[in-house]
Amino acid sequence: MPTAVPDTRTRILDLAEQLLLTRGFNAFSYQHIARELGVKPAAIHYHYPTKEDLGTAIIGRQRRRLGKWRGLPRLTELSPVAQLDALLEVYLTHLRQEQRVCLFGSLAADFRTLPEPMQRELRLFNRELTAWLAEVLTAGRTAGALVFRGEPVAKAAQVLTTLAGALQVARVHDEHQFYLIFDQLRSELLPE
Amino acid sequence: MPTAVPDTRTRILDLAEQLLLTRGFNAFSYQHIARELGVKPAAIHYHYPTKEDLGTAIIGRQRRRLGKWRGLPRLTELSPVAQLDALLEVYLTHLRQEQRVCLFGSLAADFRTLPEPMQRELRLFNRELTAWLAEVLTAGRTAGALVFRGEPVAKAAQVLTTLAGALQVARVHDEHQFYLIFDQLRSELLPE
DNA sequence: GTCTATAGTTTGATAGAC
DNA sequence: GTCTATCAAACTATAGAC
Repeated sequence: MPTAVPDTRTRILDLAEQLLLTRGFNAFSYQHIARELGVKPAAIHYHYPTKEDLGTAIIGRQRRRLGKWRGLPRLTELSPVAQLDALLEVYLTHLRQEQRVCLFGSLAADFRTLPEPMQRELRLFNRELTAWLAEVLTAGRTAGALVFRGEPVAKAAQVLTTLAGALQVARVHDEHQFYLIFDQLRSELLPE
Repeated sequence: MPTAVPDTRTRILDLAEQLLLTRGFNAFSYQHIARELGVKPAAIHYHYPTKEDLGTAIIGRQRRRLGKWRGLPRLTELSPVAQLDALLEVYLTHLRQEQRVCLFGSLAADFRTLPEPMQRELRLFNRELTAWLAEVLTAGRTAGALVFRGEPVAKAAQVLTTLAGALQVARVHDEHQFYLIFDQLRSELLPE
């Protein structure tokens, strides 16, 4: 593991991620990043040779983040409801940051135009996230703290899909529409 | 009302809509349409001067379709549950047509890069659809045929969001994932 | 090791041919 | 009225300067 990541590499990745989540993969270019960094577009290619490399790196980093996050004692020690709320907090944070959608919601519509490595990485990311949520839902239902019908995996997929969609709705309309869906979702999971 | 729409105009609109729903707005070009029609890209500009015009026309047509559909006696005479199923059938049709997402799900991620007329038209489309579904849900709950918590408008927004998201999930993973979410959603709306 | 000059495509759009 | 030749700008990417 490198002790000191070259700062420019990380700055590029941060900017690219921001652009991806606010504009979409096919609507940002190396020029956008270069201008912000005060550098020529070609300079970006030194750090990330192709846009495919850049896109794959963004998803890969989020996958690694998710992997670490899942394992944090500060998270795993929480009750299932609190773990669910920790997840919901992530989506609220996205909403507050210039109406970002989530990674999945940003890439799904353009999916068929994405390079294959990006497709593969996104599938893995979503699968891992769904699996984690399914575990939380299972534990929550067993403890009587969460209520829902059917299989935990199906419910997990539904919840994540709704959250991704809710961020998209917020972008098209406004925050209020997001909270409407968000509160509806949460209230249905908690016992009356 | 024109009795005979010039065929080329409609063919262009059909192709553009297909491309929009399968690739996304920023990932299709006049060249895609022109090649399919056996004509030069510039020819498209005669019928739709700018891409903004073309995009707005696609959404406008779907709005008009929705307006007519809502008013069809064959639909309005149905029970609320049957009306809901008629809506769900639309999403199933999208799924079967080369993994198309719905109009909203296609444009939401790219929303901030869209010309304003397209943004306005999409907001109207989504508002009208949500209002209609809210009415159906209200009638269904009154009749005891549908069950859900909270306000019908909130539930309507949640349902549409989930459906839009489910089509995106199908694209990233497969049909099975769509049906998982779809069945979960439907079963939660029907009395046990 | 890091960046710039530059190339080769593709884009959306205009002017003008038929 | 319909389409083509052509353009200017933006795109991703390579080769080479410092």
